[in-house]
Amino acid sequence: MGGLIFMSEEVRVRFAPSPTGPFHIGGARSALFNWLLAKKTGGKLILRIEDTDRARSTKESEENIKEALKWLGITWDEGIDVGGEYGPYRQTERIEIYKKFTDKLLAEGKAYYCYCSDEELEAERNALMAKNEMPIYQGQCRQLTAEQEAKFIAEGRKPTIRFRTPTNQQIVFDDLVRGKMSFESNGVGDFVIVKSDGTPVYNYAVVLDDALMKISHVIRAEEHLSNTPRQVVLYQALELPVPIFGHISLILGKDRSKMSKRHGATSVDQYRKLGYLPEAIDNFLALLGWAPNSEQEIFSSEELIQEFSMDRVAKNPAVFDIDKLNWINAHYMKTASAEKITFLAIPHLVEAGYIDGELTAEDKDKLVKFIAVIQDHLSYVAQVVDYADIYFKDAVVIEDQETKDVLLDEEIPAVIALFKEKLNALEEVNEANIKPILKAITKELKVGGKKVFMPIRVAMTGQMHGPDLVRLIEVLGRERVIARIDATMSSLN
RNA sequence: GGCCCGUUGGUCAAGCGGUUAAGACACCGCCCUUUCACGGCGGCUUCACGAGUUCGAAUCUCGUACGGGUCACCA
Repeated sequence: MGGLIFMSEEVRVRFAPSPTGPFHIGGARSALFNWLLAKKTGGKLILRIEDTDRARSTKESEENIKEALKWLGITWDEGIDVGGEYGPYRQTERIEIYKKFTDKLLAEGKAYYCYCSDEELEAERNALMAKNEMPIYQGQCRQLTAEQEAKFIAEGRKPTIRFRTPTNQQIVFDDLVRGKMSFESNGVGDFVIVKSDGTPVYNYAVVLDDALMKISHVIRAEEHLSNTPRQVVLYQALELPVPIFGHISLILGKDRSKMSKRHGATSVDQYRKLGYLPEAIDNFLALLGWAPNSEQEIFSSEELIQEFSMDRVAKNPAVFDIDKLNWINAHYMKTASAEKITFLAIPHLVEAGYIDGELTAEDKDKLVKFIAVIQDHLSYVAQVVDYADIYFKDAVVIEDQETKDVLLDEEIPAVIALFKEKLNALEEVNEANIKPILKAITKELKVGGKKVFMPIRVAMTGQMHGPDLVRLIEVLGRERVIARIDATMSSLN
């Protein structure tokens, strides 16, 4: 019942971030759900910037949001940059529009000037809280006489404009994910709709914008649920159609509180920098608070659009599980081309000092081959540095005594000698040729595979574990392999 | 504190009055393998609690507890 989306009318959804800081992963999920709903229904996604907090809004943040959305493949049909017939799409550019409606509200007596100062309001709030009462505005400025008003103005007070909230009313609305919602208007109080500097407050601007932009469905995070009654009374006072709401639950950190910096990486940018792939982030975010009608876990964007539906969106909040993200990302890492992973890995290798930015075409080709060997071991690209020594560091350092012991067996010198001999005899060093010689060594020397593979691995890399040995030998090439082995073996004496 | 939302294993979750309560991640074990990883197989662990409605409740109702959101001239 709550999940009905009327297909007869065009679905117009929006994502309306405020550009006040790094683009949060929760914002990305809201954007994704809106985008999925738009795509699913053949509707439109509008990107609007809510920058009425002039002190905290920055251009950089806006750019960051746009870039992150593009990276995630979330495209918008109307809004900043692309335009549309309901613009402008940045709230600070719409001040004149809001003003018209404010004047009307004022003229109709549905709103009034309030001259109370911050200090007075805070004192009032504290007093009410102390008495365990609802900290709502008590309405001192509700019925000001002309004389009182003149006095305040003479004092130099800059008024805000408050909405005259109807008393003793039930404010009801339907929520796509939560069903019927009902609030007491007395719990809302007269709230500010225009700041003393003339800028509208969020709850007011959002109503006007959503109505004027003909938004049909407002899908947003649950933190806005308690704001919705305020918005509903405004729609009613303004005689504007109320959209359908859908409040999706929050993303929580490990300790079950709203995800914040102390829970680790929270911005889309941080995940991007660590080398998570956008398709993995989309896939993971979609599964946080939404479940498909199947057992499928891996979804392309197209499949997500196909399967998405608001009535499978969960009411309860979800804990952000980095392990699951890693698993999903690892899946996409495996299916990505080695070229792509290499491209993403280079900045990390540069930062860790393994390479400088300028690679010759030949070096790059070799690096791609190495990445192909370790690609399956990575959950995200930044982990490439954990494997970089194996490839870049010819001066082998033996990890620990246990590892060193591998080389101390009496058969080892013979194994190593024979390996070098056979490797040198090879016309071409490649996977297909290396395999047989290792096998031949076990036969000729009558030793187990472990006695062959392990010492070679340790002499080559200093480690007992690592990626496929045969492919590693091919990637490193004959000279480097032999040089490394010689150096390691002679260091033993 | 008022108002509002939520509660199925460690985590994501399916479930819509009758199921042996799916599946995935994580963890553990086994297999595969030169190692690690991948992959395959198996295991672990769940309906917050208490009443009620009903022949029958994870599913419906109420209460309690716990968690969260919100009450700004922030969004």
